[in-house]
This record gives sequence, C-alpha cells and structure tokens, in this order.
Amino acid sequence: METSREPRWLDAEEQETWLALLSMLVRLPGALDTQLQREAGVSHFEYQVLAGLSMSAERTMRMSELAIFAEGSLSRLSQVVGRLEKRGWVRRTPDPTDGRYTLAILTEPGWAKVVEAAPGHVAEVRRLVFDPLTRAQQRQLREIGRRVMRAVDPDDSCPADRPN
Amino acid sequence: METSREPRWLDAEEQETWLALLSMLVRLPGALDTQLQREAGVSHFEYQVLAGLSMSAERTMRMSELAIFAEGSLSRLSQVVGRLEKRGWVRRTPDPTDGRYTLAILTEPGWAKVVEAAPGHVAEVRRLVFDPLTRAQQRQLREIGRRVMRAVDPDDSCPADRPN
DNA sequence: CGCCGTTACTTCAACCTTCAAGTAATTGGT
DNA sequence: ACCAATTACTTGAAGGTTGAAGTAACGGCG
Repeated sequence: METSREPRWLDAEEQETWLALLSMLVRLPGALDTQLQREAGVSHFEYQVLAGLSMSAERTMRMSELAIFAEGSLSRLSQVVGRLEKRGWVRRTPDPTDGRYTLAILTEPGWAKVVEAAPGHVAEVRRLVFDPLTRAQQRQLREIGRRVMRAVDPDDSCPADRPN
Repeated sequence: METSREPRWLDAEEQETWLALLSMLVRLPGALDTQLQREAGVSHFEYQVLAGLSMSAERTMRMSELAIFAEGSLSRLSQVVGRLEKRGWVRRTPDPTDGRYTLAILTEPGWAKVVEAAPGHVAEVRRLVFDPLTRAQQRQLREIGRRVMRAVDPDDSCPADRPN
C-alpha cells in the first residue's frame, strides 16, 4: 500500500477556499494583536493569559493548565508570565500541595487590566467576526472549526500534547 | 453619538464559535509549518514565496508584488529572500525598466525545491482542511473567510496597505 | 530509606520578526 | 534642468519565540 506520488491538486473552487482561509489565518491574528497592543499595550497571547486567570477560581492557575488554555508552549508561557510579573499583573508561587507545579496568580492591578482591556477586545471580535456573519454562518463556522481541529489534533478537547 | 461602555458580551453559543475559531487560528498555521519544515526544511512563509515565484511568468516577481502575494511586510520579505538567496533558490536583480524595483527570480534549484515540496504540502492541506469538510462546508468556509476579510481590510482584493 | 524515572517548569542560545531609520531611483513641480 | 517628494527596497537594533538542555520536586519500587 502506498500513496500516489502525484497528489490530487486543488481545483479552482478549492484554491479559492484555501486562499480565503489563508488570508484569514494570516491577517485576523494580526488585526487582533494590533487592537490589543494599541488600546491596552498587550499582545493577544498576553491577553489570553490574563483573561484565563481572570476567569478561574481564585484567579489562579497552574502554569501547565494555563499553557493549554492559552494554546502555547510551556516555554513560551514561562517567558510571558515572567514579563507580566515584572509589570505587576501576575505573581507566581509554588503549589503547596506539589512543589513541581507553579501557580500563576492574577494580582489586583492585573484584574484591573483585564477589566480595562476586555470591552475593546470583545468589540473588535464582534466587528471582525460576528457582525459580518449571519447566525447560520456562525453555526457553520463553529462546526467547520471543530472538524478542522479534530484533523489537526485527533486527541482533541485540549490535550497536553504540546512539546517541551 | 458614542458607543456604550459595556459592550455586548458573547453568549454561550458565540463563545464556542470563538473558541473553535481561535484554536484553528493558532494551530493550523503551526501544523502547516511543522509539515513543511520536517519534509522540506522551509517555513510556510518561505514556501509561499517560492510557490508565488514558481507560478508567475518567467518565475519572476517584483519584491512588492511578492510581498502582497505572500501577505507579509516588505521588510520581512527582504530578509527571507536574502536567506533564500543564500540557499541558492532565488536571485535578485534590479528591474531594468525602473531601478527602484527589485526582481526576485526563482533559480533552477529553487524550482526543483518547489516541485519537491508541493505534493506533501497539498496532501497536508487536504488532510487537515478539505477531507474533514463536506463540499457544502467548503463553500461555506469560502464565503465566511471572504466576509471576515472584508471586515479586517475593507479596501480588499489585496491592496498594498501593509506598513513599512 | 534510597535510587530512578517522570513531571513541571526555567533558562539559554539561535533564530525570526518588527519597527524605525537609511539608501537609491524616479517623478513632478517650477 | 533642478530640487523636493515619493516610491521601493534594505539594514540594524530590539524584542519575541522556539527547541534543547538544565533544574527541582515528586512517586514508585526494591
């Protein structure tokens, strides 16, 4: 059994679809970063980290949980939380129940930052994604996203598969 | 006239949609990069540059056209083409009709590289995006992508709006 | 109790990207 | 014909990301 050396190329319709998706993949993250950077001085990844903490019990998460939530490597998270710590928005402390874990905790100024940044961010998400789509398209997008994610990462629902 | 200070938050359904889209935005590019890096030793952006040249007349493009095609800044392209040049896949020469333009030209080894890399890349795109979707969903995705892009960048159809 | 392997995280170096100048070629106004 | 402005691209420094290696804490098994 072997796959053919010449694959099935994309037909005209598929190419258009692929082009549209690629554009979205490249530019939407850029647009979100731009808005957050301009109005709140944080990257989208930093925002995800702060937002994750703000939504969790005690405003606290283990680094490894937080990495999964924010969809980044532990290494990246470590660097970013280091910076957020320097800015006074997060502090870290070893988990008393297991010294291997590190707990990241949102400080009061960190909470204030999220409260300040969230409305503008949500407005931008609405403007760029939800407003241009019909309700039906929103449902379609959800299903499409799920299917693609299942192909990208079959042990889905947010497993700890990221390396490092 | 002013927008309300408290924006309309995302309802449960919208949040799920947003989560699915975010995952796709973060992980699909990563997956594509991984495959290309492993099987061809190039990043997705480098591949776009080589592929763009390979599809154009004379295997030649102006740097500024190429930047628009590959959806990157001119600065980024300049750096990347510099590296591709060192690897012998591209060469540059000033445009004889207007010395301000620089023509990027795909070399024979560069062409060979594209021919080598393309089948695996197309197969991966099929596996991750087209195979998991029905024909109807592919059409929906195309329309959704277009609408979102129109919101992100209203003077659409690939304008030269990138800074720097 | 004392290793050994695993888990969770951090650090370091290499690399890439971005942003802000800088350079070179051409156009347009006078 | 000249000078200023514009266009197209390049460069350099600052900062972020990645992957590999390092550290520290825990769990299991003899």
